[in-house]
Amino acid sequence: CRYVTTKQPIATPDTDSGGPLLIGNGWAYSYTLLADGRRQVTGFHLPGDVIGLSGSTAGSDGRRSVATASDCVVCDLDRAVLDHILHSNTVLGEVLRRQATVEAAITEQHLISIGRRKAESRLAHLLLELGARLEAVGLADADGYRCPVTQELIADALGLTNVHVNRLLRRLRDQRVLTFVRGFVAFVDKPKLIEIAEFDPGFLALPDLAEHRPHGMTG
Amino acid sequence: CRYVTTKQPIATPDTDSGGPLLIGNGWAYSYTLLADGRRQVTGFHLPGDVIGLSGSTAGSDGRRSVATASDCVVCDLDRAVLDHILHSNTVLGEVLRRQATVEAAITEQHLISIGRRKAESRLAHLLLELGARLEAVGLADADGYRCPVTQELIADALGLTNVHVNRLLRRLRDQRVLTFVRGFVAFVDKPKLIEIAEFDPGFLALPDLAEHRPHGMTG
DNA sequence: CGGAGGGTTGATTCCCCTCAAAATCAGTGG
DNA sequence: CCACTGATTTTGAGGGGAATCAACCCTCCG
Repeated sequence: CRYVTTKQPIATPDTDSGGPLLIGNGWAYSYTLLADGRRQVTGFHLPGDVIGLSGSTAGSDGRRSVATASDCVVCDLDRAVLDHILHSNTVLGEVLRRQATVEAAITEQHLISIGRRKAESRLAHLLLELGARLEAVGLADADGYRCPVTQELIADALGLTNVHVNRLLRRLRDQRVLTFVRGFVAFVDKPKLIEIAEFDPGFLALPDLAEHRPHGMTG
Repeated sequence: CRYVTTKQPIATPDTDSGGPLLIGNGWAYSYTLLADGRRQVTGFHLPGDVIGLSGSTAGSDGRRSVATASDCVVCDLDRAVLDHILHSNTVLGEVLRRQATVEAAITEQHLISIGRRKAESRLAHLLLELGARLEAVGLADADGYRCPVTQELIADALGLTNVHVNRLLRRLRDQRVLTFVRGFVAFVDKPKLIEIAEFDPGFLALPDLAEHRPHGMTG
């Protein structure tokens, strides 16, 4: 485990071993840079998340990087050990496999957001999603959460500019729906926000795994 | 195995068993509908692809559907058997695990495209990607391929409108870069197209898996 | 106090959407 | 073979959402 300060790279295509990482504390994010400097953030990593569950952390294209968005505790995991656990029939293996599926679900929703939702809806969706994920690990309540990311980072996740994100946040604030000040998200009118986001609160719940949930592991 | 004609659903949230499917022949695509009818195509499935490798074919949000884009041969697979193979140490298991990783890579590139690339670049990238995937299974050569999708389907994959896709195709045709007529893509100036797309031909190659291969291929 | 990173706001531009209508193509049946 | 139909492609005109460019203002911090 290492202690990494905010805004530091923790995995780059060049220096990276490509091994999986566990985020013990703090926020990180994955991104890839395009030739002209544009950046697409492909995902946020919250405490408890494992990066590089399948494949390299450097990403399949070998151009993905991971950096911290806040002070973080990061644990380097062993690929072989992780793979063994993933293939095992243990509770931990089950948890990790579920996490992999959830991650894919999040990425897919992310894709849908960017592709077909209006900017305001995308923003609302992202902030609700992060809140739901944090709630699941006890780091948020229903009213809000600490959110140590810059507006520019949000913009790069949503395929927007920081300027536009700023205007959208102001609009949401003016409409008494949400505030985002000094790294803290506060839901003012959550039903309205959910409506704006077209957010499905259950999309992280994994219905099919829930079915298998009763003690017996699938064989 | 079933024979399905074009433009038919093969998996919907309602009727679907959620089990994995193998595309034996033809093209299919996954999509989810938003409340107002907008559609986001999240991926194309080509011959040899397995849909729902991990998780349900209905998608984590339970609102994803799969439909055919051409006449198809579709095989319903057994989830338990598939899981067993995936966890096994067989060649088939290896192939399927690799396919899962490649699928994630494709989705991520898709996300990057929609988020940060211009419309023309997105279109070029998609058509190159499909070509590369088809080449890998011997269904395309370097000059072009049969592409049985409507411009509207492409638009829904790229987060654009069919009208705009049409204009982009015309522009690419006028620039002598690419033609797309009557379901056939023909590369006229592939280097130019790759440049427009900012396409990385190696992004489907899986560098970390390549390491395990006898003759080392550089990434 | 001064510098830096991030936030806020305004003016202007343009890429892509919306709406609308032809034109072309693919079937189908007479 | 040709009329008829629906789906897809093509083209046009106009509008709007987000980008771009460019300030200025915070707040933190050494």
